[in-house]
Amino acid sequence: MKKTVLVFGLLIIALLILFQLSKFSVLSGDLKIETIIAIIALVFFFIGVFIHKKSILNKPVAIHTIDKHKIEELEITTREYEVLKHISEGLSNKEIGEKLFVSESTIKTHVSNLLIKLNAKRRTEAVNIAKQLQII
Amino acid sequence: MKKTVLVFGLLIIALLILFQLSKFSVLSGDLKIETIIAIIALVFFFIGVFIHKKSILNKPVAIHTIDKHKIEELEITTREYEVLKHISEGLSNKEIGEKLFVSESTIKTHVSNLLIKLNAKRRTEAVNIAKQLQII
DNA sequence: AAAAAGCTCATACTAAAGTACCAAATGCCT
DNA sequence: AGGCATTTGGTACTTTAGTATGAGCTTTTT
Repeated sequence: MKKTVLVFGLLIIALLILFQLSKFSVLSGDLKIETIIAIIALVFFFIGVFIHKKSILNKPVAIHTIDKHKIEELEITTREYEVLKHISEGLSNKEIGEKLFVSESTIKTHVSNLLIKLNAKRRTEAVNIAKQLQII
Repeated sequence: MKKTVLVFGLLIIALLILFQLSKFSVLSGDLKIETIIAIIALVFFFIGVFIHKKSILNKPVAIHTIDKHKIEELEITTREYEVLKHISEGLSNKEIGEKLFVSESTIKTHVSNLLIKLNAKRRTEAVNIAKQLQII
């Protein structure tokens, strides 16, 4: 954060200098107006790129968009989806049951249905497939 | 791709117009040179941001850097790491054994060691922890 | 050379996970 | 009201997963 402030400060100073320089140059006729504008344009273009790059790096970048349409397509119910998410968190059937206040039997039923709908043999495979389908 | 070319073309045309306008304005004294420069700067700043955004979207964006240092820190061996990756792919112990040409017993040993080193109770939890630690 | 680390594998367990059925309660739709 | 999907949960069973322990073998380290 300190770094960002520093960078911005330096940029502003540099720009002020550029402004003054350009003004002076035009008045004295040393440089054409096109040249000045080209330089300014280039500098700000790269500043734009730089700033955006920084802002990207600070964000976690959620390219992780869940495909709700796919969930419906697979006919995964609300409850099953909840179970699926808890499986991906590494919980056991018993633990999931406790979290959702239902018996382990119920979770087993949900898991079995999930495996069929996701065409998986195991819960680990189900998680893998679900991630590839971008539904979790 | 066609879209990109179109956008670029329009941008170049817009800039040429800006150039001519600025030249004329300065000569006719309608606008101050600072104003022109400010406008140019702003426009190119956003162009920079826009272009960078586009270039990011086209890339797969591999923010997925595996922390090799962490793997060593946890004292996870080469073989154990191979097993870990296969677990995350959703394979069973038997299947992993077949892939690595060793017995299921061996895989079980590796898995048990992995669970201890990753402080996990189950393979699903191990995968989850490994992903959080960015080692897979 | 001896010790340590890594990989291998086996046996004998216990504990989860998963399958196959069946069945009941609830809520929703038309 | 009757049908349908969802959720719940039970029993009984098979299959994986995971633990504990011991042991042989190879490579690296001391």
